[in-house]
Amino acid sequence: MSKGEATREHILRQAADVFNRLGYAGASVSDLEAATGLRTGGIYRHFPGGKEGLAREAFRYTLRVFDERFETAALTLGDAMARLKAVIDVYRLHSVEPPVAGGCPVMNAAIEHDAGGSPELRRQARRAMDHWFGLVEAIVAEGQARGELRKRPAPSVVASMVLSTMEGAIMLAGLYRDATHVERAASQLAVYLEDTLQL
Amino acid sequence: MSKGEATREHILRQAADVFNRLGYAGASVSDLEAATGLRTGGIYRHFPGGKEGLAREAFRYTLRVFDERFETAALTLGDAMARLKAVIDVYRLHSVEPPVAGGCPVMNAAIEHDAGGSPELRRQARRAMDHWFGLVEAIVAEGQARGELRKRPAPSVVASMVLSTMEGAIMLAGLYRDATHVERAASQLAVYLEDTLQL
Amino acid sequence: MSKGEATREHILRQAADVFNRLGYAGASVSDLEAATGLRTGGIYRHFPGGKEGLAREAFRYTLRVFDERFETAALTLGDAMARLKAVIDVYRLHSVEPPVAGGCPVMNAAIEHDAGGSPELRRQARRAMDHWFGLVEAIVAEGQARGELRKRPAPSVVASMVLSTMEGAIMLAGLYRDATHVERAASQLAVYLEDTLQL
Amino acid sequence: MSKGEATREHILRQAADVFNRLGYAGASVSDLEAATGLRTGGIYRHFPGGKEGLAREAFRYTLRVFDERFETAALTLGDAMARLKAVIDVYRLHSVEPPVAGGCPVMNAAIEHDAGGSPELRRQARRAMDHWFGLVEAIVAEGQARGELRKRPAPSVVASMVLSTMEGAIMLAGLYRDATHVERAASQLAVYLEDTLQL
DNA sequence: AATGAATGAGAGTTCATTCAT
DNA sequence: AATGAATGAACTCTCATTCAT
Repeated sequence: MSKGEATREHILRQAADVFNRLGYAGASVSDLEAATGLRTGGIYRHFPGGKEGLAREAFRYTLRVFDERFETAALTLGDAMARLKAVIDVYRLHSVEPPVAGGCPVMNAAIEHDAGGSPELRRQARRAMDHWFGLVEAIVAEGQARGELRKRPAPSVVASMVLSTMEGAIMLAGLYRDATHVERAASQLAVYLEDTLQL
Repeated sequence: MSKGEATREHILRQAADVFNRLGYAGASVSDLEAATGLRTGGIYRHFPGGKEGLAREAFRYTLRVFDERFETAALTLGDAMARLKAVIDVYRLHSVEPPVAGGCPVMNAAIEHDAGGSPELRRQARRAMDHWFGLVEAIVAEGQARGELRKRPAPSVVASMVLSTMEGAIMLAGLYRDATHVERAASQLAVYLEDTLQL
Repeated sequence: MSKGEATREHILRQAADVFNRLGYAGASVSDLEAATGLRTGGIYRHFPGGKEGLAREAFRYTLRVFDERFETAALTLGDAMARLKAVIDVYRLHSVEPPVAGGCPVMNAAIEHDAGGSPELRRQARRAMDHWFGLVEAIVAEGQARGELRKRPAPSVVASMVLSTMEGAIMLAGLYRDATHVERAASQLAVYLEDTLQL
Repeated sequence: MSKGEATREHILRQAADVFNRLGYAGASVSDLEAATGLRTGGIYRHFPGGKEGLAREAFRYTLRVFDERFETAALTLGDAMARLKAVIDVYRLHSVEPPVAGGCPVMNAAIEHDAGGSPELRRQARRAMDHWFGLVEAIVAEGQARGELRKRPAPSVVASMVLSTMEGAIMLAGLYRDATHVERAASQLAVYLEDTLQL
């Protein structure tokens, strides 16, 4: 990796952190300067798209980390129920060992770019959530197809429930700076899944 | 109501909307000018505390509306289960007839003021969530005391579950601009409550 | 005096004080509101010329008070030397019992309206100083004509010296909030006058 | 000197002039833009302390120039009387060749920051005057110790007299835009010093 | 006679961005 | 490859003034 590439990577990593903590609008270019140890000129050389372009790439970078965790969970050995619980555990893990500080990037983007903000980042957030949604749906559908789970409710319904609950729990944990909410939601969500989907 | 009071009320209402849609930092004073039809001077006359002061009052105003809906639900006639479902219905109603556009103000504040932002607004958001949390806990505790509900899980655990799920659902609905997620979460949450708490 | 006239007088008196303390630019209309107990509308009714017009009249008002003290001194019984000392005493009195707080209005105006500021106020300040200058010159000229004082130096030279010294002393007293400087200057100026003009 | 240092120096010089002419409150940032040929951003880059910080440095800069003149005078060859006259000459020179336009910076600050204004600038002004005062006192004290001057009056009294007279004269010269007043005050002050202190 | 309501201009400041070096 | 210098637009806020009541 050349020096330039290394610097680019460095900027990206720091920016991912800064943007997820402070938000796209909340993070100033001088925050990025402070975090990277570079001056604006240096940053712009590697990211000609400016703050917006860097934010896009940094967001993608952040999502990649989250995606990996989700995918690993979705590919866990075991039956569908075990894999659903592994997905829940991704959120539990997030609340104690977040790969990037500042909460769930998708939720952050969903909130920040709801009305104002960058449509592109909104789109990216949606795509990421689509992906996670698809993973959960697939686990349920597969479980149902294999006869491991009851046929009802529909996979999409379960996915909505799982992601809603855990995303909301992450938010509450952030608001109160107290991971207990995630633990409670995780345990009750497991109860729900067992009561509802277990044969 | 004097003209001044009417104007103040008008500003407050518009500001509540603008701040909830664009966020505290995202909303500029000129957004407020556009929304109110007043010039800065006119706004500052009624809110000498400036943007920060206005945001505080607007936030309080918004929360009042939400609080009323929650309290009405919590005081619904019927047993504990009926009242829990009424609370869920507050979220369902919100997703189709939001009293203020821009999603749940508490979640918005929780996200925006997580790292940066105004500590005061963060505090207000926490207080509001405390209140809602307390309402749900009280319904469960009362239901358990009256023998309408099973003794387990603890009221606080149920409250975490209910609020996490519905808050998360509101976020998803906002992200996808699709209230379906709220409907799904609401229905599954009802299933959960019945399976878990119904005697 | 009608109510209107009384109010006008009241505004003028308060404004004279406020302007002399805070300066023309430094005094805001809300300072005037606070001092007068009136709202802008009330002030503008009596002074359609606005802040500038009011400042002009207030300045004139202030100068009238100072003029009276100087004129009384200049008309003191006794010979020329006694009357010169009476003029000096006007400054000494000013430093302990200022008729208007905030230092010498002419010096204030001279400083504030040197480059920026109102040309009109500058003109008024000059006129006032002309007047005081004339009074001192007249005393000296008369004393010389009557044979009470030496023929040299010329009256205008003495006037420059007297006014320079005492104005400067007032400034130093203000800077240090210590009237000692006025006392010292007054005593040494008296020494100068006796050494120079006494036959 | 790097380009940045040169620009900083340039800003400082222009700001010293602008502030001394228009006063701290009277000078707007756009006056500084006009004087420096830079836009606000450029100015703030070199003076992060903003208007206040720049004013402080500019004031210090101005005072340095004045201090140098005074110190040179105080160190003039010759006896005490010659050195006192050299101090007076500083004022005479100022009235015809001011190093910074707009009159004596200390007097300006004393007037402007008497009631409102910046306490820090007031403090700086006092310190500068302390310095000048000390110089005059020292000359007199030394002259008296060496037997070049009469023992009376006390050095501090002479210093008050000298500085009062010359500061006042500068003010009158500014008010009338006529240096004659300074010449007159200077000549009469010399007369006073000779009559009073010469053995 | 005086207030309450509102405006428009301008204040000081920050920030994303560009470009010469 | 990166910095230092500078810009222009936008920001929040204050102030003198006007006018309907």
